[in-house]
Amino acid sequence: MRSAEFDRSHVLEQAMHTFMEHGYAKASMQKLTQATGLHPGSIYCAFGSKKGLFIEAVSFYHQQKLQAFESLFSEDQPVLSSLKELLANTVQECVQNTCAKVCLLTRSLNEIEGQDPEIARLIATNLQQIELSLGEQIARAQRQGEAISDEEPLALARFITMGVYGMRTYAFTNADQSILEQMATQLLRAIEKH
Amino acid sequence: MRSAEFDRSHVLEQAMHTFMEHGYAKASMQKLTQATGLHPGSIYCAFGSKKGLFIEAVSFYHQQKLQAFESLFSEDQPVLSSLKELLANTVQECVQNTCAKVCLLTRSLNEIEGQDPEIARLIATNLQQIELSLGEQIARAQRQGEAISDEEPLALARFITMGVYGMRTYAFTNADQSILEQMATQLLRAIEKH
DNA sequence: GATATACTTGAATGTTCATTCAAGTGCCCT
DNA sequence: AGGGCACTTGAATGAACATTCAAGTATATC
Repeated sequence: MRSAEFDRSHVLEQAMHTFMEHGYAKASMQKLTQATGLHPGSIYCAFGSKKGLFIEAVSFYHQQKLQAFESLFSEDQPVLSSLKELLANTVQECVQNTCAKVCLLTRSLNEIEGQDPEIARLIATNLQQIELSLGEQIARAQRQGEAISDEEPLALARFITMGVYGMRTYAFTNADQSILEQMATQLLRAIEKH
Repeated sequence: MRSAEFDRSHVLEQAMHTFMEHGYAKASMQKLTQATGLHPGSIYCAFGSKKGLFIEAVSFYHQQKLQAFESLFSEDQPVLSSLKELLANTVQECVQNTCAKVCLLTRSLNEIEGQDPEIARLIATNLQQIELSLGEQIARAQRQGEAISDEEPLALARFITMGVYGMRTYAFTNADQSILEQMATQLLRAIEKH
């Protein structure tokens, strides 16, 4: 036996960046080999295909985001504070001038539409998982008597989720921080109790 | 002299559908020649390049949407009714199982990010124009004493715009009509007076 | 240290792509 | 009626693409 010479996480990190920067179609194998330092043969050995690498990169991204989400919504803090922070972080990402401004999931979902149902389903599932987690947090906020609307928690979670998707696309037309912050405020106000 | 044998509008309509169905990158010249009935030479003669055809198709789409917008917001109807109708129409588009479910502008903006600033700027300008028109209508609603928030009209317009972008991406994860309708209701409620 | 077993290498493959262009065709103006 | 011009045609072009594979190389085991 002989173990692989590359660090899989590191390779996925670089591939993820390449897909975020160029999108799926325009991230050529040449760019991917340059970014990861792997030769084509190694990528095909380790991931099967460009699509296989993409799927793993998407999952990698998803895991990162999910982890960030869960560490943000810790038990000993009001849910609404965490949610505010989540939106503030999203705004910060959107105004960056790096590939960090794009959400690999939403961007790829837009790109892939009508092309590859398998990838589309995977991304949709990933996004729904975060939406579901948010729903649980909102339910907790209601139980804890925070100043939040008493609508169905999942409906509120969907609304916030939709808002985040909208902000990300909106930021492509106008990446103005104060405008995005205002949107975040409007979104929060919409789910507050009144 | 000799006039072109094809109808430019018809060609743009078909090209538009092709780009909506496959996206910019995956709409190959072969697909475009089949859809438009034009030969490559004719396309290059009439539009210069695939990019040129895309830019005109995007403008064509934009004009259609702008026209639909302006005929929806007629003077003799409350703005809030028209807005409700606009959102209902958006929901209807999103739940279709044809290429009509995608907005060529927002989808392409997502796809093109980081690839072609010229196209990105064009699309952003188009989207901002609709946002601006919406702002004018919201200002009119306020003047006419409709039950709408007294925040800055442009801020309200941005919020609705963001909501529509968000719904379109959300629909890719879950094209459930009742869920999208609920989102539309939530969006409207957020800009109502209370 | 020898051998087997994987992993690595990167040039080669065949396909698909956007684009070009020279030949062909029909229309308009005189 | 006929000459000239612009549009049409579609095969040809070369670049870029994802993918493959045979040769090379390092490591683990004995």
